[in-house]
Amino acid sequence: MTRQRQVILEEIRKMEHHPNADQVYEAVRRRMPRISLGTVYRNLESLSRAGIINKLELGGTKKRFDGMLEVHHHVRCIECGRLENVSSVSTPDIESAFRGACGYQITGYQLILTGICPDCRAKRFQQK
Amino acid sequence: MTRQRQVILEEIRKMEHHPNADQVYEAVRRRMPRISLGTVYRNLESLSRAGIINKLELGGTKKRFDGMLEVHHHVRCIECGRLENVSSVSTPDIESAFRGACGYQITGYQLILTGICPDCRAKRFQQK
DNA sequence: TTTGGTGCAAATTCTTTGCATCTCT
DNA sequence: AGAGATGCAAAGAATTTGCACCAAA
Repeated sequence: MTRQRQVILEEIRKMEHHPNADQVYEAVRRRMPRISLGTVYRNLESLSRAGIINKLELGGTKKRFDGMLEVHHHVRCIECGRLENVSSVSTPDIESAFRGACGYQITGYQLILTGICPDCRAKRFQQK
Repeated sequence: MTRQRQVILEEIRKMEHHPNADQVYEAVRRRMPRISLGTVYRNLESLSRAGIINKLELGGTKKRFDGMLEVHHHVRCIECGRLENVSSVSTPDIESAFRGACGYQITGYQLILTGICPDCRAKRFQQK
C-alpha cells in the first residue's frame, strides 16, 4: 500500500458520484501534483481486483468506480445522466426468484434503476 | 429506414450473444461488403435511441447491444464471462419496491445476475 | 432541391503498456 | 540487491466526426 494508493482510495471514498478514472486523477492531483494518470488507472484496477473498491458495470465509454462496498444499487437519471446509490433495504428476494430459472448457480446481482431525478422532474414541471 | 439500417437490425436480431459494434459490422459485411463501420456505429446508436434495440449497461470497453425487446434480464458467468438472457417470468416487483425509496420517478430497470454457468460448474466438479 | 444517410479516413477519447527510475525492505 | 510501484510518454483500442457524395421524397 503505497502513499499513492492510499490517497487514491481516500479520494474515492469521499466521492459520492461514482467517479471515472479522470475524476479520481483530478482529485488526487490536488494533493499529489506529480501523480500520473497511469498510476491512477493501475491502482483503480488493482483496488477493484482486490475487492477494496467496486468497478461498476455501466454502459458508456468511461469506466466508473465506487468506493462504497455495502450492498446497494444504482439509479440513473435518464434526463441528466446523474447516477446515485440506492440502499437495498427493501429489496425483494431477487436471487432466489431467479435461482433455477436459468441453470446458473447465482452468486449475486446488480440492479440499475432508471428514472427521473427530483431536479429534472422539477424542471419538466416548470416547462409545462 | 435505409437498407443498411434494415440489414443491421436483421443481423442483430439473429444474434444470441449480445454483440458489440464490431461483431455486428462483421455480420452485416457478409451481406453488404461495402458498408462502413461508421455507419454501423451510427445506426446502432440511433436504433437504440429509438428504442428498437437495447444498449446494454455492461462494463468492459466495448458497447454491447441486444435486439430482443421483450422484458428480460441477463446472467453473466463469472468464470467464462458468457452473457445470456433470462426471461423475467417470475420477477418480483422490483420497480414498486424501489419507487419512493430514492426520490426518483422510476421508469425501468436493468438487472444483471452473476453466477456460474452449467458448463463451468461441470468443469469445477471434474477438477475436484 | 432539400434532407438525411453513407463510405471513407482522420480525429478523439479513454485505457494500457514499455521503460527507466525510485522506494522500501 | 530484489520486488514492486511510479512518472512519463508512446501505443492501442473503441468510438466519433468531417466531408464529399448519394438516394429518395
